[in-house]
Amino acid sequence: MNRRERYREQTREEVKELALAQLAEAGASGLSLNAIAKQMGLTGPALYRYFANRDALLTELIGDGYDDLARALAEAAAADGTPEQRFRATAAALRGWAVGQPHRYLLLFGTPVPGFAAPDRMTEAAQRSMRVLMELTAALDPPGPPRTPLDDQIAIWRQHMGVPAGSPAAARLALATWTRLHGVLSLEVSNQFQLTGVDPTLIYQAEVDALLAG
Amino acid sequence: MNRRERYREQTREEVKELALAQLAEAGASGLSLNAIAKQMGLTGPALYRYFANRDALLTELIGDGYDDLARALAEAAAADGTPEQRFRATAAALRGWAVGQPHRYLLLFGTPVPGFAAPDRMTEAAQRSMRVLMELTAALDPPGPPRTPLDDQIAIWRQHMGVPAGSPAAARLALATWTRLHGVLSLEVSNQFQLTGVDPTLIYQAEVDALLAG
DNA sequence: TGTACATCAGTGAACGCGCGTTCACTGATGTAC
DNA sequence: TGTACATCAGTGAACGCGCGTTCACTGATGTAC
Repeated sequence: MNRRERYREQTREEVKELALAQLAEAGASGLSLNAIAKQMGLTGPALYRYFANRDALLTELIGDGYDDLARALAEAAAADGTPEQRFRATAAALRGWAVGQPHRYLLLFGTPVPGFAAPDRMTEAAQRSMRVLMELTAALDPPGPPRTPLDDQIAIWRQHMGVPAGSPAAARLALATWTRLHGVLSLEVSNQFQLTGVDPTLIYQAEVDALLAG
Repeated sequence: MNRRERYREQTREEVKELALAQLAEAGASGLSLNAIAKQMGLTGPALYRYFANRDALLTELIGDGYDDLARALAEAAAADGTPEQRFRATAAALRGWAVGQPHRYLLLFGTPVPGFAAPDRMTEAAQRSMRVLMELTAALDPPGPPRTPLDDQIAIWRQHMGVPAGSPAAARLALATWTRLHGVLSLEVSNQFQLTGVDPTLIYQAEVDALLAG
């Protein structure tokens, strides 16, 4: 690894950091290569040595986001403890990730950036998080109500993702976990609870409890 | 009402319609007065007769959205039937509204428009929808588990909103209804289910059932 | 260790674009007598 | 019903802005002998 190559990596990282900061302030539409360059003490065209164009930078930010989230979830899920404890820890990790960097969560799961189709690499990265949830709920082994049409579809999807074990009930629970926790987080991160005076932590906790209670 | 005044109203409506169409295509950041004017066969500055500026137009779109959604929910909730039937009808109305005009749903509940604080008129309009849910769950009169800290906060909020009746359990159910259904809708409207092959209708239905099952 | 050449980082000028918004002005619509 | 004046809609020119992106060029860093 050259000095040049190290420098190059460092610069790319700095660009991404500033890009995320910009995202936090002005949303995905406020992402400006020129503005980032100015903040770094460079001129605009210089950044084209590091990213092909604005879209490439945005794509990389999103990809990094999925990777980082999946990593955080997998880490929490892999900790010691009963399945329930690991489930709770993973739910907490999800909230921590989302609330700690709301703009990033919104970049992945908020309003889609117009004219921006996710390439395969991303859908793969997104599924990695889902797989963590599926393995967790399989470990919980929830009681199984009768099979529904929804279960059939979920089963196909699960097979497609290559998740090994787990009952239909477990898969259903994983899906509910995702949609319910996202429901709370999405509203929290968009400040929709602010004027209600209700603490999002408690709402989130209540949903986690409800999921485990079946 | 003059011919002039009628014309004025018509023009304002046409501007708003085109603005919504533009929102659907390019997101909130793609809203351009000049582009709208061009589509109407006018020059840019002409629109300043109808809206003070771009922000004023956006504000009005959001306000209209809250109004329209609250109207749709209230209408469904006011239909004949048992409380459960009315609850189901209202949930269906919510989904119909969201899925029928995703950009509008995202405008209200998606990534917040940066630098855009909701004025009082809007928070009031937003609460109207929540009040409909609260009255519905009060009618359902769900069984009440022991009181939690969350219930205390919800109670304060409910009082603040001026919702008359309902147990803590009912209020809790209303909140869960909102966050869970939003969770599914938010993901559906952002096309996050697309590559799973799972039908969002069934997921939504399962959540409605779960809410009613307590 | 030194020299010759290739590679890469960054600059500055330039292009074309669309945006929001203001302003003085023309022509049409409404109102008062 | 007709005339005089006020109000309003829309135009076209203009301002300043920041954006993404290209291109030819300079100077520094690396590589091969």
